[in-house]
Amino acid sequence: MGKGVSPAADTRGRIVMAAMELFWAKGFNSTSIADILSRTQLNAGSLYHVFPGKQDVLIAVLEAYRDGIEENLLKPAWEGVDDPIERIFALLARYRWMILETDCTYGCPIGSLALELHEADPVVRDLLAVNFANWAGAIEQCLAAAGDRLPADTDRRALGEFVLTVMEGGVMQARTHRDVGYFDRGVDALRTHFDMLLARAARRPEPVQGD
Amino acid sequence: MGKGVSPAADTRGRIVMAAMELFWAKGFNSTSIADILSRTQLNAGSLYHVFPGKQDVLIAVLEAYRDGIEENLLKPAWEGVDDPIERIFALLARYRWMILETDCTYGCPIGSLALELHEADPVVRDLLAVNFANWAGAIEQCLAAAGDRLPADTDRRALGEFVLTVMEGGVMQARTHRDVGYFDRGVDALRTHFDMLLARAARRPEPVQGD
DNA sequence: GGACGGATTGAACGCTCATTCAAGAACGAG
DNA sequence: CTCGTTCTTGAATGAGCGTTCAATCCGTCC
Repeated sequence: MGKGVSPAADTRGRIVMAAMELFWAKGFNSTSIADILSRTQLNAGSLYHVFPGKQDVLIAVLEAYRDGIEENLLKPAWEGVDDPIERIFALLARYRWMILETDCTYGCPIGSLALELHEADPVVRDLLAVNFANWAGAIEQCLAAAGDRLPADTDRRALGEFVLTVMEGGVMQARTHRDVGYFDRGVDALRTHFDMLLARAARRPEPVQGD
Repeated sequence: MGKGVSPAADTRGRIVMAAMELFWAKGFNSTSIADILSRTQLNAGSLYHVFPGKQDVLIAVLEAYRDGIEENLLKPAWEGVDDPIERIFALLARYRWMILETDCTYGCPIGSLALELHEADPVVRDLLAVNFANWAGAIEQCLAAAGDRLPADTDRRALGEFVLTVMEGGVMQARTHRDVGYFDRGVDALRTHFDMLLARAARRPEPVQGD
């Protein structure tokens, strides 16, 4: 055993990691196979030995995002944050950090790909949708954990999607204007939204039967 | 006089119109010059007689969006709608209609281009930013017209940007899932947001001095 | 009618890209 | 060592792209 990875599996991993970074930085269409090869120090044949074509690299990348959301995104963002509502904003803060770290060129990798690949084939589109759904689902779980701090009639699934909507829209504007302020103001508005919801729930606590 | 357009101006107009549709439907990079030529029934030389290169076609398209927002977007959307808050939702309804009309493949043309053109040159980026700013500015004017129906401390500029954020994020999710529901639920959440703001303002009308 | 310049034609060019493949290296099993 | 399989090499291929340009057309004014 030891490092019991077949050479092909290692090659595959290196390609996926390089492609993740490149697709994120340059987009799918603007990333050439040659880009991936030069970054991984591989030759065309090795890549095509592992993947049938470029699109299959994309699929592997989207699967990696799907399978790594817990470990690579949520866990680090929620380190030391226990309050479920604050976890939502901690996740958004992590995106803010990424925007700053990349001089406002950051875009959510999934969001960028989703808009770039208009006529994507069904496999790709499903993977994009699953990634979105998992993200919104993570928020939904936070909202569920918030219990009756939210109004009882709150659609937690829809509110989770709304958080994703605000994140994607904010990232998009921040990047276009090259100014985090646009992201910040979106998050502020979302905070106001939550404050108003929490205040409403506090005002009329649990609508008991016969309220 | 009569149809006093020089041939070049006519050619230019046809190219811009065709490019508008193609960039919207296929994106900038995926639209070839040949696509534009076949749709306009022109030859390469005619296009390059009017435009130095492909990027200049993009610039002309973005200028057309910028100059036509009032006539082509706001005026039709606001036909017969006078209430400033309802105008906001009338505009969103128009986007919903476009989503449906295109079987959920619609993406806001500006938003799509903004995400596709990561490393756009400054001229292009500025035009994208101006288009966003004008859109948000139109909403801001609605909010200003709403006067004290909104809480006095409401940042109307930021709220205008927030509406744009929700629109773009909603369009993106609706398209990825091929389901308008995602857009609708975002608009619903925004409606809730406005309802809560309006209710708050109604509860404490104008915070008079010494409140 | 003649001449001039704006406008058009469409083949050709050079480049990048995804993909292929024959040849060979590496490695484990017997 | 030897066979067989897996994996790698890297040049070649062919399609598609944005762009160029010499030749040609055509409307206008003298």
